[in-house]
Amino acid sequence: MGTKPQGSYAKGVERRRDLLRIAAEVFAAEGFEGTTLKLVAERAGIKEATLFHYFSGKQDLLTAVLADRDEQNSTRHGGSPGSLADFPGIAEHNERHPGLTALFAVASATATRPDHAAHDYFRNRYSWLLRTVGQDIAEAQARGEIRTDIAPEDAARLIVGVFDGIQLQWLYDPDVSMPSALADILRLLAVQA
Amino acid sequence: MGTKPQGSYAKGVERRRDLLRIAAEVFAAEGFEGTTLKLVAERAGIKEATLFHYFSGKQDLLTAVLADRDEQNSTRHGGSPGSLADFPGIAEHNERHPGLTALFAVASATATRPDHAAHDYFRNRYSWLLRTVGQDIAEAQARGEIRTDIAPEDAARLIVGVFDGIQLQWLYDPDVSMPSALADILRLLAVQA
DNA sequence: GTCTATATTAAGATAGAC
DNA sequence: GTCTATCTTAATATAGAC
Repeated sequence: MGTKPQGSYAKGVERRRDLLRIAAEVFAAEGFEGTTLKLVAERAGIKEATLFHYFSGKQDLLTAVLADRDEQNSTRHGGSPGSLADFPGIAEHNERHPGLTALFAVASATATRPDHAAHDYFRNRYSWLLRTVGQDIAEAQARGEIRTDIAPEDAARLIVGVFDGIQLQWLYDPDVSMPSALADILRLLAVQA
Repeated sequence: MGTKPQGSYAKGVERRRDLLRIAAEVFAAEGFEGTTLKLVAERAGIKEATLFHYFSGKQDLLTAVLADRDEQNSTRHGGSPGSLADFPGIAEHNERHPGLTALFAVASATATRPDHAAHDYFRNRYSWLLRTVGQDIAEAQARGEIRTDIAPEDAARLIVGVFDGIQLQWLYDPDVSMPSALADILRLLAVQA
């Protein structure tokens, strides 16, 4: 299962990067279901069969695109992603990329089925994200900045939940401000003056 | 567009009800993409073409199933659904129906595309839900039960966001308690003793 | 009982996945 | 190129109104 073993020739590495970028654009514009591998191959100037050399199928390509974007988002911010302080910035970034944001939203919901290619990816992602945010919360509690009448892991679930839930509302109504909603939940969690 | 005009013969009305129930079961078990209309028709003991007499297509069938379940959820509770007090009960109910919950989660994300058959359905649903919850919040604020340092409509967005976001986390990890998370966000919103 | 609306089906066109 | 799923067309059977 998963991405095929990576060749080491420079041309192959570059082509793979190209394919990830192009696939991300096409998925973002047409949606996952609306995309055909033929179209991705055409845009990349290769045959469909060549695509199958790099990715074992459509779902595998999707998973690779998601992981790649995640990694880019991480390195764009200092290097400690998922840190609580980065959330508003990530939300702002997402507002500027509606296609990719929708892709993530759809993928994270469809991949809840255990047989989906990206299932493990998202499960690990949530596990790591909740742990990281939970640690941030615990530290902020120790500093007396965040209320202690809620467990750190429960607060982390709320914050991540608001992030995903508001994103959905924003996709239906772009007037919604995702950074504001994140600021709201953080304010509710803050120790009262 | 949308569901075909409803016939008036008793047989047709009953068959349509049957189809909605069976389609809900199959969608919940196999997922929307994993379901074939042939299978739904077989389970109902009719030919595929007959299905098209009642629903104009697969997406239309999905929309009808979602709306029908929504209506049933509404009538199951006294009659004022979407009321804040019903949320924990609805969350508990959803925990007992993972397949349908996943169906809703996937559909609400995929229908963010304006050309999706269920787009208007979900947009209206969120609009109505946020308005209803917002009114509940405003009333609770007037009674001095909920903090007034957040606007009612913003608080409503947070609550609905937590509902959807936690649902996603629960689909990846059934140990998550959706009612607890709802209780947590309501506690953060409550006026401190 | 006849007539119209509705329900059902057979056969096949189209399109997308692999 | 082959196969499978969605959807059309057009013709037949049945339900219910008068």
